[in-house]
Amino acid sequence: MHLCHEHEVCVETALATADQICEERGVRFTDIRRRVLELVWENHGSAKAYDLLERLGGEYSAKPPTVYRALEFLQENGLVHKINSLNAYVGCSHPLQHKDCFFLICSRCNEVQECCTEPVANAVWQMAAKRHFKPRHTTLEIEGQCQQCQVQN
Amino acid sequence: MHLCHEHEVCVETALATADQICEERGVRFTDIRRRVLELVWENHGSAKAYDLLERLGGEYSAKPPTVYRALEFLQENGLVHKINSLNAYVGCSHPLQHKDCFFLICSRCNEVQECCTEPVANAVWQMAAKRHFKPRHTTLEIEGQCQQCQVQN
DNA sequence: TCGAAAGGGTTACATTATAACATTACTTGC
DNA sequence: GCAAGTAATGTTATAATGTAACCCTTTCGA
Repeated sequence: MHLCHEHEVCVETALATADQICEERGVRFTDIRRRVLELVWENHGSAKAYDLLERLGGEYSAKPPTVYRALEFLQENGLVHKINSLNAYVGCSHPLQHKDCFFLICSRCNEVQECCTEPVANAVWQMAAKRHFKPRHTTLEIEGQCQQCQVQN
Repeated sequence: MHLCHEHEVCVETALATADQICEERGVRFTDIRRRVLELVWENHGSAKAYDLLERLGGEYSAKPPTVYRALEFLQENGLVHKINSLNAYVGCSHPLQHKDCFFLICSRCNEVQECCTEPVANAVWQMAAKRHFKPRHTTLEIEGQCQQCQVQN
């Protein structure tokens, strides 16, 4: 995982945005939910549910449902995404700003970049339309190697 | 799941193609592998590993590794794909003819269509290139409703 | 025909996720 | 403020998915 300038800023921003979104939506951003989101954001990789559970330690007498419920809430409110190909979760880097987004997953450093570029979404929509298929949700996960890792190899 | 004209033809074709591919590649298309592929092809939906296991019944004294090994072999040789968002497997409808393919998954009838249109793959590659990301494998799964199901609703 | 390599049987276990029900905490209308 | 309803969490148990490891059998090539 490559360093960002000051990762605390990422975390703080994510939490602040989450606060705001939950307030707007009239949903409760409880301590557990906040803490899980914070843990998900500990770095720019993806986090496994049971790792989060372990990192929660004794806090909140956490057990699997504790974590899965928090993750479910965070997903419903667009604050985290599940990476199906990894069974893992990442913080959403620009909540509310997109419908279809996708992920560049570096298998060397584990960093996950979230992208929402139009052309890809458009190509998908057009292809689906051609087959008269009505898309509801798109999962697009691209595994490979990020720029820095290619250099460092 | 919508009927195809004569589904036995699909199955026979898939098995015959698999025979041929395995022969060309010098890999062994054993009874178990063939039987698992046949079960995967029982319809045009996706099949869960433990369902396959159950459908194998007593045959081959099947246990989880039996099925997972067969599925691994079939995936390696491009004969089935895993649908990550469902933890399930589908037969590949045109083995060897593609690198990047993707799936239209109807959540009403469970049918999975496999697609390999250029424009989507291109859009993905361009987007990745822009970020200097080197893709190795792409997972694209589109959940929604197929044409027939939209009509029938 | 022998030895290496691939395939498969078997057991056990690891990982991921959820059901179901009890309890606590919030919130809303009075 | 308080009762009643709803949302959130605690807790236990278990379901669903997937793999490690070890050993035996089959196949294939020298």
